[in-house]
Amino acid sequence: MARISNKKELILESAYQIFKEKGLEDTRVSQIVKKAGIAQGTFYLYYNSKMDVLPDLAQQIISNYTQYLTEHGDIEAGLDANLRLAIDRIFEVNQEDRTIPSIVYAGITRSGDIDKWKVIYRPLYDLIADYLKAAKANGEIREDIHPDYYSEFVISLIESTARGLILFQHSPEEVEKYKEELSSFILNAVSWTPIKVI
Amino acid sequence: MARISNKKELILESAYQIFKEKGLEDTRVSQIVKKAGIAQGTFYLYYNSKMDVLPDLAQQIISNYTQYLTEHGDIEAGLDANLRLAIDRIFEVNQEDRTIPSIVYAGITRSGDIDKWKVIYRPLYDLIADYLKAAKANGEIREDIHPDYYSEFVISLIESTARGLILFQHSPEEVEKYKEELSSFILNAVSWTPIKVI
Amino acid sequence: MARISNKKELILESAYQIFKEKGLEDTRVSQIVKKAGIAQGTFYLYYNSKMDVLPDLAQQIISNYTQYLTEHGDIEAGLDANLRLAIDRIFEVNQEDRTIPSIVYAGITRSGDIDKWKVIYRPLYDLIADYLKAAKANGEIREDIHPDYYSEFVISLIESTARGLILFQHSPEEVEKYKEELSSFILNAVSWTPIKVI
Amino acid sequence: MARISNKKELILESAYQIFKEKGLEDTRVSQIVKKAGIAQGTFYLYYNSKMDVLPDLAQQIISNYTQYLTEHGDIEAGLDANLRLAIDRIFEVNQEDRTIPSIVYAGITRSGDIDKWKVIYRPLYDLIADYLKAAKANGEIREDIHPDYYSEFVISLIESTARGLILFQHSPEEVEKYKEELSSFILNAVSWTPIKVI
DNA sequence: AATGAATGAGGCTTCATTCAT
DNA sequence: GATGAATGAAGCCTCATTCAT
Repeated sequence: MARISNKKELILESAYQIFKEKGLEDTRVSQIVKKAGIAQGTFYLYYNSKMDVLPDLAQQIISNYTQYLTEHGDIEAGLDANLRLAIDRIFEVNQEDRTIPSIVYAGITRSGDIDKWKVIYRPLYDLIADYLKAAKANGEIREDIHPDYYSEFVISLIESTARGLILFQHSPEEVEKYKEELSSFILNAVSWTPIKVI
Repeated sequence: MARISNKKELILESAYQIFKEKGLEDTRVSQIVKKAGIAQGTFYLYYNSKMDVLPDLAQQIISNYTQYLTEHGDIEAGLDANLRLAIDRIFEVNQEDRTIPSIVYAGITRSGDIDKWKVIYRPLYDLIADYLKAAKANGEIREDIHPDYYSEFVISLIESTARGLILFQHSPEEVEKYKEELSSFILNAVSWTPIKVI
Repeated sequence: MARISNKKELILESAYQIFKEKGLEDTRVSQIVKKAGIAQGTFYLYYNSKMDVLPDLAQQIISNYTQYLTEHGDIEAGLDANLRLAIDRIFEVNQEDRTIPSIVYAGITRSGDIDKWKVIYRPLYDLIADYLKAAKANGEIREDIHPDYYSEFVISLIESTARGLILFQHSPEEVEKYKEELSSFILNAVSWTPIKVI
Repeated sequence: MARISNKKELILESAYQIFKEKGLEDTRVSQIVKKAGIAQGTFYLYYNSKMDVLPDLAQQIISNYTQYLTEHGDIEAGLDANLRLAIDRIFEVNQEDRTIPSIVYAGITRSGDIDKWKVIYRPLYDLIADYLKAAKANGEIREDIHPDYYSEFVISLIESTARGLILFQHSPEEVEKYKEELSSFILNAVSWTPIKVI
């Protein structure tokens, strides 16, 4: 049973490597299959085009965020700690591979099934929403915020800021500063009272 | 004076139309030149590929935001009014043309000259920063916020939220709701005290 | 075994026909594949451009000289007879197809691998050198000539003279006269005593 | 009057530089005019195509040989000295610029007017023929040789050997050896008695 | 004579996709 | 399922050439 998706795993893995190396546009199916060590035709047994693997790849990336935060986060630790964990992780992943924003962006854009995307992001949104709800419950943040909306804003903001920093090639010091400011921006958006930037 | 890049203007205009109509990938240089009424070779006098016009197009889009807000905004009207104006405008433009996020995104990503991008976004960031500074000055918002960082967050957040709504095809009512929430999110991030969502 | 490069053979054969018919510059890959009855893309599976087939074609031509002389020549018949056979053959082949000099010339020039060319001409040079050595052995020619150098001169001279005659469009009578003179020139270059031109 | 051909000279000079640098095929008219500092259209005032300048260029090259030998040669010095001068010069020129054979070859091949070529080479052939005639007159060489044919063989042989050495990238020592052997080959072809290779 | 922006035909080449093995 | 040689549609882009100034 696990064997069935063996080739698909190979394709996914290889495609990711090539995308990372060459970029989305300059990646060829021939390169992917070469790296995967499979025949050209085999690729089409699993995907209809190179762009067709993007949704799967993006799903992995988003799922990894959720998984990481679930494993390393602690709802008891407070919103600020969990938020900082999310920021650190998303920045880190984006920093490590500059094509991730494109993969996720193109993945969403091209996916025929938009609902699929809601599903992909849902767990991550829910996780953030849970943080917000917990924070609400223990009075850490305001009662009138709407976790379902705010969680989307939080993720969007972290992702787009991380992407921008990479595009504009900021120094590590600047990146740290951005993380601080971003963290304070978000916390202030939800807090009872202003949070002072350290 | 305008005559100098007469042909370039034509290309830019036509390219935008086709991109809007067909999308980035499905646009052909042949379609652009046909619409522009120029020869195929002429295109390559000004751009190296269809993707090469994206940076110029994106510049126009971002500049238009700045121009619109400068013309219609009123620094005296208060942060909330100006912020709402920015949200409305960016949402409106994105709603009207779903390829705008892709154009801007691909435009930035592909531009060899990253500094150029900072320059393009700078006026818009500065404008938002001015709003924040004015609001700070008249006590509308907290004193400890950093307009230079926050202005970037505000723009990023509005743009990415607008894009997301389009991708996920929300209803007009939902869009309005998102605008409300987004507005409150941002205002809360900068205010002395929580702003109640109406 | 021959099946392996079945398509390659086809391309080679067709390319030669078209080159002969249209000339090097006016040959189109589309014409070659049409004649070969294969798809345009198939051509690029074996060669990178139409000029890329020239080395292979030139190799065939040179090899054919060697093969012809090996089959029809007779080392016992004396240097003059074998020399005359070479002259006749090279002139004949060049006369029959005027693009041969260009194919060979361009083929050598374009071949990235120069050593390959030494290998291609080697058998022909060796054959001529063998004639010279045999002639030396039986006292037909001088003892101090160096077959390895002279064999190259002989081939070069025959080829360039044949080419020149074609370019300058001499009459059949003139061609015969040139052959006589060329033969005497070469024989005199190696003989003990002057050979009288008949 | 000299002014008239000012632009033509520029084109010729620039074309030669680009041909030398890029090779025949990869030379563009645009590159030539750029180097010449003239407008694209001006080129076509003097030549119909880039290949159209080859005959003029080749003429210069061949004329230079004649001129050089006329200036530096001395008919009194004996055939061997003058022959050696010709060999040295032709080898030197070819060594210095590897595209010369191609220019001359393509120049001849493409020239619509073949007779023009005979005219171009004529002075050089005549010069060599004069050497041969003088050598015949003073008994240095045999009486039965035909200077008109032999002079062509001599030039052809030197040119093709020089070209071959360049193509096959021989070492300077090997080149010298070839020159020795070539000289002896030619001299033997015309002498009363064998010439010993030094 | 000189210019050089504009032209546009058409060859080149790619590369996703197929399908017989 | 796997293969990979073959396909061929189709778009890119060049670059010689023109011509109004």
